[in-house]
Amino acid sequence: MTNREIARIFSEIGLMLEVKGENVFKVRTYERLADLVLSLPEPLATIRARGELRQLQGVGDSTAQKIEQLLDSGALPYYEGLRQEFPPTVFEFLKIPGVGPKTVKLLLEAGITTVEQLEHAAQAGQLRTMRGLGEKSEQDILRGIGQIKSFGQRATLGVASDLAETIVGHLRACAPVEQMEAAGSLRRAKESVGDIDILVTSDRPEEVMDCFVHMEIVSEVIAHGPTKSMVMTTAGMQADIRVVPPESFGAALQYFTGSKEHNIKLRDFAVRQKIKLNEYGAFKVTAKGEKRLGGATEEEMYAAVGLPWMPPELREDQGEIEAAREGRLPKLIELSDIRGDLQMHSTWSDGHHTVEEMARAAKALGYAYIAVTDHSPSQTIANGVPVANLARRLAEIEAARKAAPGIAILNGTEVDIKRDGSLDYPDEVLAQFDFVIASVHSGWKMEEGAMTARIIKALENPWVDALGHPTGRIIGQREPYAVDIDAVLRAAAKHGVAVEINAYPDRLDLKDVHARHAKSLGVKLLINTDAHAADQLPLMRFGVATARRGWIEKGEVLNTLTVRELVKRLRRGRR
DNA sequence: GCCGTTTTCGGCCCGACTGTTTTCAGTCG
Repeated sequence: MTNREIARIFSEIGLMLEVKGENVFKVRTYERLADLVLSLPEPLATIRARGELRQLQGVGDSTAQKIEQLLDSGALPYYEGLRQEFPPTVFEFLKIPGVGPKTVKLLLEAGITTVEQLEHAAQAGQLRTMRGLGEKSEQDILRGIGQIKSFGQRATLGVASDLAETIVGHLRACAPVEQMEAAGSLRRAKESVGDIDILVTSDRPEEVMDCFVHMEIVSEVIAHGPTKSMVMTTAGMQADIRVVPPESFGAALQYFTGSKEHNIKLRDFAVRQKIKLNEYGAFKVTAKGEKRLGGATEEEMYAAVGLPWMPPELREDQGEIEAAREGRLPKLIELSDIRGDLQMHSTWSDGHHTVEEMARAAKALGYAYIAVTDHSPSQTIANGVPVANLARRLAEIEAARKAAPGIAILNGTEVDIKRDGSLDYPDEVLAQFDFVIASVHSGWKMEEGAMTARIIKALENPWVDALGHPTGRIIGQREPYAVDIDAVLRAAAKHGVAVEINAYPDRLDLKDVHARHAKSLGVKLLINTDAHAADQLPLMRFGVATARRGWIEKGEVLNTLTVRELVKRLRRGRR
């Protein structure tokens, strides 16, 4: 059973217990357990085999036993017992905005068990007869159902980022804003973002609100108050804005950046010091009352509880508060540390721009080098380069080196890993490149053992310098292929192969927790855009953000090196 | 159900907003 399946079961247990009206802390235990399992870099079965299940923060005797049952039999009587008590649609009810566990309980008791029935009952005005629900609740529920039908999806980091930039640009142009920042999961650079949260300071909040709700991209105004407004955008994402006083900007930014789990742990840590943290500031609680400690900046908030400021990407309750206490927060990699991009495509395969155009665009970003990594021949759909064309391609690269001086252009390839683990160019051809990154582009549905063996075999080839987009996922569209990522990373460490964090925002592959696991195994990383056009080169920032979420430091990423150092550190450079 | 710089028992983050209410419950972030 996969971690994802186990996490879903615990999450559903939490939801069902909540509807039942169980102790909220028991509910939270299961919710947190589900989050924990999702964030693990390796299968629970592996952890269990090492006998370390109980050492996971939040796993006790009861839940450890349930995990073992699931791993052994794939079934959990406790879970199945709960499922008997509810119609299968209970989870769909809870997805409706404005509908929580209490309302679900009420609905079920009234015999409403499907979303269709709920919709009909609301339209017929039958809900208002129930105690606790009124006419407004009916409208809210109908709107919530409509919202789920039309949108309901989280956006990729790239889409959310563009939308936030549009909003911020618009506000700067039409409203008297002073400080302004997008908070929430976007600021933490999560791979998917549910809504946009903008925080602003201004001495004329009403004008900011007016400007916000009248943006062209607004499709519906959900709320329009003096200091807080909410809109639905034409992109299908909700955007919220709040104006806060300058002395509370840091407090609000910290608060609305989250994550929820980070804030819970931080406040718990504060309470132990008799300090209260909220979105207005940090306060020392004494017998005489409260004394304000700060709140204008995030630094003041963390300093109030004796901690250093920490980057938003770390705020996931993955050990960052403990690390901060002990003074061992990582010094995270920055975008400005990146000196080159080692995966991109030119017109020789499926890219839109020539080698020279890509080189000039990269140079404009301040890079010292690039590798142009066109596809290998079996990628016919992507116009992979046959061996016969490689000499002419090399000639063009050499011409580009002369035409675009000041940036090193490595002659690279993104070679296909075939189903049997062999590579799509023979070794003597691979030897002629300056840089080889190997990737899987076919046979997604292979069984896990075979896929793992396939990739590891490719890593054993002495001409492979790096592994590209290691799990093949496309966020929200294609699941990662079944692969034992831990075994792959160990093989990469053994053979000295670098592993890519693909920065393309629909991929972000390795993902954050896998990057962190790679770091723990001593694997060297590359952050590459996989650009198919010059204007995609700036997507690098999403790869860097993902690396930061994985606690990655500059020294662990090879494309922070100078070209001279890089060439020595690549696998072929060490031969 | 978990956990321990108060604790093996008694806690478990904090506040705003909304709607349905006569003082609060439910939901959300």
